[in-house]
Amino acid sequence: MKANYARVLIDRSIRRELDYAIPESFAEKIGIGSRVRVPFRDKAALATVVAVLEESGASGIRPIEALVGDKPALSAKLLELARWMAAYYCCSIETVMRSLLPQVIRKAEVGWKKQLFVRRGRAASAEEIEKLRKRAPRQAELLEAVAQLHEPKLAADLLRETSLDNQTLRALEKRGFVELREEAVERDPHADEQFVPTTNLVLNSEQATALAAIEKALEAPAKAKPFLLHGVTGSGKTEIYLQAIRWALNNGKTAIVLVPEISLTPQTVERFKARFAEAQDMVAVLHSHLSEGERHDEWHKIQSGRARIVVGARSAIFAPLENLGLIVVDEEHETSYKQEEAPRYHARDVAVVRGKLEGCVVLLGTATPSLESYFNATRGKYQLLNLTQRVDDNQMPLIRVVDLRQEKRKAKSLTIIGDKLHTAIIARLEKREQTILFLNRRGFSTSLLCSACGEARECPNCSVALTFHRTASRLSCHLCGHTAAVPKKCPACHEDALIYSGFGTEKVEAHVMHLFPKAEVRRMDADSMTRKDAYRETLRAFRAGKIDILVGTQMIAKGLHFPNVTLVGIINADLALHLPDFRAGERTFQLLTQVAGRAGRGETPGEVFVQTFTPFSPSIQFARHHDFTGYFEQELEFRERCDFPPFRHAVLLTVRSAHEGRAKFSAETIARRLREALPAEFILGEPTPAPLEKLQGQFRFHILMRGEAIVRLSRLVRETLDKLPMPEDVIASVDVDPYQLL
DNA sequence: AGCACGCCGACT
DNA sequence: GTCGGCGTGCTC
Repeated sequence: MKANYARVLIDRSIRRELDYAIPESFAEKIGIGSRVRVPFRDKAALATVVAVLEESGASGIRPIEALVGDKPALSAKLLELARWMAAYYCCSIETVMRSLLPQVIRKAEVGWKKQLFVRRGRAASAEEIEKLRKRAPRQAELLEAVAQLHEPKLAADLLRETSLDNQTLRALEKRGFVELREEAVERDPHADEQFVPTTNLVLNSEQATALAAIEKALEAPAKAKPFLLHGVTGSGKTEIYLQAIRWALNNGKTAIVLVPEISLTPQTVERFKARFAEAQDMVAVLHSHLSEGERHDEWHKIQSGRARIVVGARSAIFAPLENLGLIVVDEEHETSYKQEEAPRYHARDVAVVRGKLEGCVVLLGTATPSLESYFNATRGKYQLLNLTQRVDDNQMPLIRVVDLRQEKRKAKSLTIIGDKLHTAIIARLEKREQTILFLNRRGFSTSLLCSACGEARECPNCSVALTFHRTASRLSCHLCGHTAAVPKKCPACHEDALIYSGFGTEKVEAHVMHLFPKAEVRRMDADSMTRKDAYRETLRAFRAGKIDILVGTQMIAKGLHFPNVTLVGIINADLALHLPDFRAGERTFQLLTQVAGRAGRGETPGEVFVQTFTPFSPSIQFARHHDFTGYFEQELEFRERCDFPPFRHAVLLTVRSAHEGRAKFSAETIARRLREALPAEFILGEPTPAPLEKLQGQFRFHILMRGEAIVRLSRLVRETLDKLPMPEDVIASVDVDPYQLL
């Protein structure tokens, strides 16, 4: 076949593929996945080649202007994955491409050798420096680093070394203190740090059995099912990943490791880099905190074949590795694998599909499998591997449930730390062991009520109460970020009768400091961790034993490994349980198990206190006995009875508008059309106001659909929406396999 | 996504 | 008679 024409996908969303003529000059180099510049209307546009043709039926064909990069940016398999995603997740392929090719790669026209360099700008006067120190300390810090430069330096390196961000740099540029310039660069291979190589750890028998099964699959990946590695907290899953990756590498294959964004800490990365330290560029890292330059570098390191292992968050599943042998999804139950904007994909599910397309082994690991994965394992779609023992024979923590109803009767006021937890903390302080207190809610008081008229201070943009933050001394909305001053009198009835109710981490911290004045208490949540290195710094202090009690939110629930933590207190286990969401129970179970898993990772066994008003709820009781199977069985029964996932897929259609009436009307119209379009095998719900009816100033209505043949349902929904144009101020979005039903 | 084409109300 | 409203349709 002669490569005369290329069918391309323009980066803009034009919902059509167009044909262009391939000029002789680069006919040899063009192929599926190549990036090209094409004339589009009166301008040039960037596009991706999706097919090479001998003939084209189109009229008015124009030639491709230029080839961007000398190697296709994407393999045929990744393109196939993109097509599957568009069909499954009910979105255009262009939308998928936006996630598949990083922004830097899409816009980079030619020069992947061009890098941003920093050099000194005009000298800052002493006055200016003083002013900067006061008003913009981060800029001052960066300026100090820049002042020491004698020659231009790579911006990405400078920012990495100072742990500062691009914004800060740009601000300095605006003030003229630094000059930024794109320059061609020869990468310095010694710029990266050196890692001390580590070797395989000895596996216990369960680990060895699991690894043997994985290695067997790696030998014959074509017929291997994805693995679900269910290992209790502290059972040594990461070591299995490392050894499986080593196997893949030794056999000329490559590997992707997905981790939740939150656990993509330097420690995690270091563990992989150290194990595979034999070559400088062996491990590439992709996550959202990379600067554009860094992301660009890492991506090309992968595309050029230098990097053979990719460790990254969600979008790393699209890493352009060739000869893929293994995909690991760590903490597969994590909700952060689900992208909450289009394309609304779930990286774990995309991983399974990519594994199938590439013919490679997929390994899903977790201490608390998602119901979907567990279900797939019981149905034989995944192969289950169990690790029931902690490494070094560490004991699972002892979980005690504290009935807050009784505590409340004893003490007249609201209980934050019950008697039993109080006693346990004292014991830890005496033994110089550490305590983690977990509460899934930021702020000081959760609402500011008027005792005269009963009004709570609500967010003007969202249908939630504002939270009082004492440090900032303001009310704030956790959904849209709106903040307001604290009123002295009730704005509704003008009575001086405002009372604070409910509590968050800020109040827990204050309360604990009051109870244990001699203890070193630190809080770790989104409010106290605004500085970029605060997180790392706090963890370092905690590890060094400089903190006795760590109070925190979700942030401290994930993957932290501190041997000296022997007590975990869950201040209120009910918070996640009563959300109007069918996954509330599952989330609670996972959260309790994960948080409890932070205790007793050293030689001393851990103890966990779970404070709750509903001590007999299944999520709490099963978590207490570390009874995963029991929990899954009863939860599955509930899901089956209600036709919920994993028995049926859910598709959530959200219609939103700043205008309540128009949102409602559009939702009703869409629902009517869907009723006509969907066959009886699909369950179609009524349009209802979303549980969070108003969010960021928009009124939202939901239509929930359920069914098994998701690709068919997606297509029908897409067709229905396409035939029904929305008014400009109304937006309809579709979420397949949604995680957030709020 | 943009941008042009085209068909109906308030101005010179 | 003209300017301009934004509904509809096309882009190789």
